[in-house]
Amino acid sequence: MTEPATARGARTRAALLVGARTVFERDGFTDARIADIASEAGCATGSFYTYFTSKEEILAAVLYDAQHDVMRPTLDVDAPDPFVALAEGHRRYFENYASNARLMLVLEEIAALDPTFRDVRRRRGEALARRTAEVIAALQERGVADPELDPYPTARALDGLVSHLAYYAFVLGEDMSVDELVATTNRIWRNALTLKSLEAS
Amino acid sequence: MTEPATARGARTRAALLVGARTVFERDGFTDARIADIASEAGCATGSFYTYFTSKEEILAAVLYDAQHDVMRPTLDVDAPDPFVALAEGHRRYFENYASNARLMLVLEEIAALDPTFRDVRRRRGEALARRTAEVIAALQERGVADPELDPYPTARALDGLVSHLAYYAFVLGEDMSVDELVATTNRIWRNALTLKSLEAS
Amino acid sequence: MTEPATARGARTRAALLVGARTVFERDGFTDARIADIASEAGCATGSFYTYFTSKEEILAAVLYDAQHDVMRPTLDVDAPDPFVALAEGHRRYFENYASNARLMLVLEEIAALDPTFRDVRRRRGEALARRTAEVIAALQERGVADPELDPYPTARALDGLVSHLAYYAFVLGEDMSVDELVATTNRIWRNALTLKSLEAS
Amino acid sequence: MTEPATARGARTRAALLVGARTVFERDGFTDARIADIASEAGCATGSFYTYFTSKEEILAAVLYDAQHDVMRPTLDVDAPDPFVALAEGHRRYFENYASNARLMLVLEEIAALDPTFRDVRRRRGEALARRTAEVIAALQERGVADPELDPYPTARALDGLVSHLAYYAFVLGEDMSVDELVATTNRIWRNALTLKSLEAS
DNA sequence: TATGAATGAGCATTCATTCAT
DNA sequence: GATGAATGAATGCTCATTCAT
Repeated sequence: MTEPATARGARTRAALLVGARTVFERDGFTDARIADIASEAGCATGSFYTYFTSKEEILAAVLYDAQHDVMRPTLDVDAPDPFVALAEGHRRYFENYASNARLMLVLEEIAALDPTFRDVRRRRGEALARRTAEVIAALQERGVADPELDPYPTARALDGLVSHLAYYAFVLGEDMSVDELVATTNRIWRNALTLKSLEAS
Repeated sequence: MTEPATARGARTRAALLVGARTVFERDGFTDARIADIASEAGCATGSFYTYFTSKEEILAAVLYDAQHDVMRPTLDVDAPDPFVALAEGHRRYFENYASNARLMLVLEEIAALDPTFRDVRRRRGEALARRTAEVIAALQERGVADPELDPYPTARALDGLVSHLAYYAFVLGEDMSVDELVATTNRIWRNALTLKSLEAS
Repeated sequence: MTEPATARGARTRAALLVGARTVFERDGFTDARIADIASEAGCATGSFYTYFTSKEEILAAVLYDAQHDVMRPTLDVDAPDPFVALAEGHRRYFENYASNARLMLVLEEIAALDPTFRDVRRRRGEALARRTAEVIAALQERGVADPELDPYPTARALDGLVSHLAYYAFVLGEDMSVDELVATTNRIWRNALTLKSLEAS
Repeated sequence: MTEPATARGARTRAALLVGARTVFERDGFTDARIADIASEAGCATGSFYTYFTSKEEILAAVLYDAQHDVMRPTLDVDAPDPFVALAEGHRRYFENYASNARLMLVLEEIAALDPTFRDVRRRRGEALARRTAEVIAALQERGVADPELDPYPTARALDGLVSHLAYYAFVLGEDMSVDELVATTNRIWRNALTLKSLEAS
């Protein structure tokens, strides 16, 4: 909505974002009340509407703030083992996910509730998969990856594997450490992508 | 809740289940109203409470009815290519998911909202992963699968891959056919699990 | 909205109408609160919405109930003095207006606020003027009324005169009795309509 | 409230008046918001209260500005046909009403809402009727008007006729031109007032 | 004076649940 | 069992008004 024009306004808006995060993490989206967010931020109910038009809007802002470093796959093309860089990316992702776990649950909720958020999610998934697909294609060009894999669907599947593990581990509370998650992911990505004859040699 | 004692009661209960499915698919869980479910079932609001205590309860019943054939991995141990049976399982899963897509979205929603449903989901995920892990172990024993893979975490990851693809395809509306999904899944499971030297030979 | 299906429902609906009239007369439209109407009717706030969708809707119903005998001009064609019947009609109108004065004020208010009500008012005004115009035309045919008068605009003007007097007398509280109002109205209608040469003769 | 002390203040106050008129014409009184008036005037919400204490007050000022030339009946005592001057007055009134139609609707609204405005209206109506009554009395004295008419109530009625026609024509949107309105009014005033035997002679 | 953020009372509306018939 | 009316707590949102800067 409107950006605050004064420093005081900026402070209030920031406080609302912090308060919203707290409340969303505690109560989820549906059960979060605007009044709670405002009171958590130390301001009156009405002030909420000075900066946001709806619960959806402030949630979008909260999620945006929390997801700056979500993006993942980078490939160090000249590295002897390209999977090392990928694994580092996955580690960062898992760690980030772990520290935003409650928020990730809220993201599930809003994605289930609101087609707009679902669209955002789909577009982000696509963007990520395209980047992952480029990595796969690069590996294929370098003769490292199985040339028969169709990069994009493969990317979709391998990305999904990662986020699903994160969901089970940190949202549902499966008992897996980040190390285990990274190891499992890495092993499967490596196996799934690598040209077999290569290692066999 | 109480099972209906009369045939008429059984009819009303059944009508409520059908109505609930319709309404949940149309409006989702949060936005579904008991009054709508009842009117969809052609009975009075009050009658709902004769058979169900809450929206959660009737949703559980609806989901239960819809998920009879969800379970997947069967291994034909003596088949020349064990992945054929796995692929068939995946196809069944995708097809089932496709025809229950709206309901799957409602499942996401309620899992995000309600810890009880989250627990059910976690237990189901574990049960499925245990079965998948057994398959992997069996393949390892037969010398088909990479012996270095830890069966359970691997199973978790590969299962997640499948359900994530289904979610993106049928809930978010990514443009992928069941054939593509099965092919992609099969290729990756095969690559990920297979002992490399085996094929290389 | 929905008509009540049971006798109890009919009772509640009727009580709401009575309560609404009381509240509208006391507070006007804008300042009337749904909660007050309900409590005046002796039922819970929510019950209001079982029978009406909005304040506008219940006001329309209240006004409809109050305006059954508003319609006016009847001409006794064969009477020696046709203005006697007209005067009787005006008397009824003024008396009715007097006993609904507060409600008439609310009608002004809602007509100013809501184009829909304004439309209703316009259509009613037209219908009334058409009937008055027929009376004027009949008088012209009988040679009683000035043939140069255009019946419809004249009807509009003379009708307006009546309702305006009523408004000033009963809403604004001008000090005029019904007798005076009728006398004034009658004298002016008579003068305005009558063919001069007639009486002059 | 306080008159502005500086030129800048005068400008702001003037802008608020213009903005208020715009907003009142667009939204009516109840739905007009102080914030909108201020923003329409290009100043901050708070500045409104430097010059006006309430919506009522600024509306009163807006109406005052708009109604300078509303007053009507002037009698050219020595004119051969005194109704010509009256008709000219009515024409001015209708033209003025037409160009302030939206504001006249707001006047209806506030008169319905606020007893103070109702009082003002009543007093203005009385003042006008007194002047009209003087005209009638003068005509009676000159032997032009029916001596049996009681000047004041007659004035009330004939004034009401005029304003009612204006309301129907310009607020409710009845299809009548100013010429028609003037002609109708003139004909009826003439008929209603004139001593019959006079014309008959 | 001007600003625009902050306030918070006030009200409409929804809907799960109960219960008399 | 079925009905559907009644309940009333819960909450989102508005907006006139104040006030610190």
